[in-house]
Amino acid sequence: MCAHSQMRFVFLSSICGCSLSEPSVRFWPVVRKQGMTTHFKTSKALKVKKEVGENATVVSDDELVAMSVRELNLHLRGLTKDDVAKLKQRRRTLKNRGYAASCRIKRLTQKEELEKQKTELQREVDKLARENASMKLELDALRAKYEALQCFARSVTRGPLSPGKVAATSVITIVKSSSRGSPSPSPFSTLS
Amino acid sequence: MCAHSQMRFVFLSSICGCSLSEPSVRFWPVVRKQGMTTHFKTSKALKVKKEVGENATVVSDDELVAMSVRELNLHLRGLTKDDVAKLKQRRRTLKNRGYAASCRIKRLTQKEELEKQKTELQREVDKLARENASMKLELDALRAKYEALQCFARSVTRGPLSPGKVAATSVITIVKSSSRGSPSPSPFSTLS
DNA sequence: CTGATTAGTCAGCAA
DNA sequence: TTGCTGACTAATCAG
Repeated sequence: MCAHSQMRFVFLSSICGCSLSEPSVRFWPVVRKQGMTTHFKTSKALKVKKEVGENATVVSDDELVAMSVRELNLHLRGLTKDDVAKLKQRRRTLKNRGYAASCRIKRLTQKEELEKQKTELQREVDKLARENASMKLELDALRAKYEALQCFARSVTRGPLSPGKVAATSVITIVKSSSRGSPSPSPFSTLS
Repeated sequence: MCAHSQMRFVFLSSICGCSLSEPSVRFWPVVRKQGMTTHFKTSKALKVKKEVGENATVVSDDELVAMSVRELNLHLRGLTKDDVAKLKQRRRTLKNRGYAASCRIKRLTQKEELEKQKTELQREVDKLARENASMKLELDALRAKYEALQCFARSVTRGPLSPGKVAATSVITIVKSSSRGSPSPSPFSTLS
């Protein structure tokens, strides 16, 4: 939407205004080769009525592109078939200039969009990777605790049994708890 | 790298070969307006020696762009200052044509590159998210098992202990694991 | 016809 | 001088 609303300098080239008014000072500081009688951006520009019926109106580029087809036809009154064609061509060319501009802007926008999405994804990857790592640590820690507790449970449970050769791990647990809140689950659940 | 190595049709425009030989049939099927006496891609093209010393050589576009400056100078023997300038300009223009093409290719390539990286990152995000989810499940399961075991251990342990009125539940586990790995760095950890 | 897109041309910058 | 890129034109295509 919108686009090609760039302010441009306005040149009134031929009296008839049918020849293309020199791309001249385009976007910004770009200056073309030919010297030119600088009329600066007269946004609401001058119209010059011709004396009788040969040429009619001089229209600025900005006006010309903005003009509807019906408006354009009004300005076509009493022009040579040739001039009509030329004016229409000028209009088309000016329009094209705008299309080209929006095309470039679009291209740029899409590229920036892609880059934004990329960094966004990268951020997400980092976040997930961090979560992942910390969870991995948590998991390992919990596993260790679980194993320790399991050993303890075993040693307590089989109390009378095998006094001999409990190898490595010993666990001392001091429980200081009340009764409440205890879900009192099945005293034994899947061990190992 | 490389770039502008597109096969192009070759036209021999003026005898002098100084005027630009009509962008004409460019890349592929793009045909311009003017009818033309089609000389097809004569990759190694014809040279035409001029009779005396006015014009010298006709060079194809492909040759002209490929030519080194020194080679070019050879072809400049006995040409008008004006023709020399024109020929050089033609060369420059042809070069520019190539530059423009590589510029476009580069733009396209970079865009594709960005898109590739994007899908790559997306893939990674998905993978990490999956890992994350499964680890979360594992963690929850382990936690449940751990708590169950803990309850069990408590019930076994506190047999003789006071069933009285201690408010909160606290468990202190002291693990003294010998030997390897020591997965539990903190000798004691507080549980809920 | 309108709008978008492509290849070619040119200006101007940078190396 | 060479290579690159922005802006512009003309051609062409889709709607």
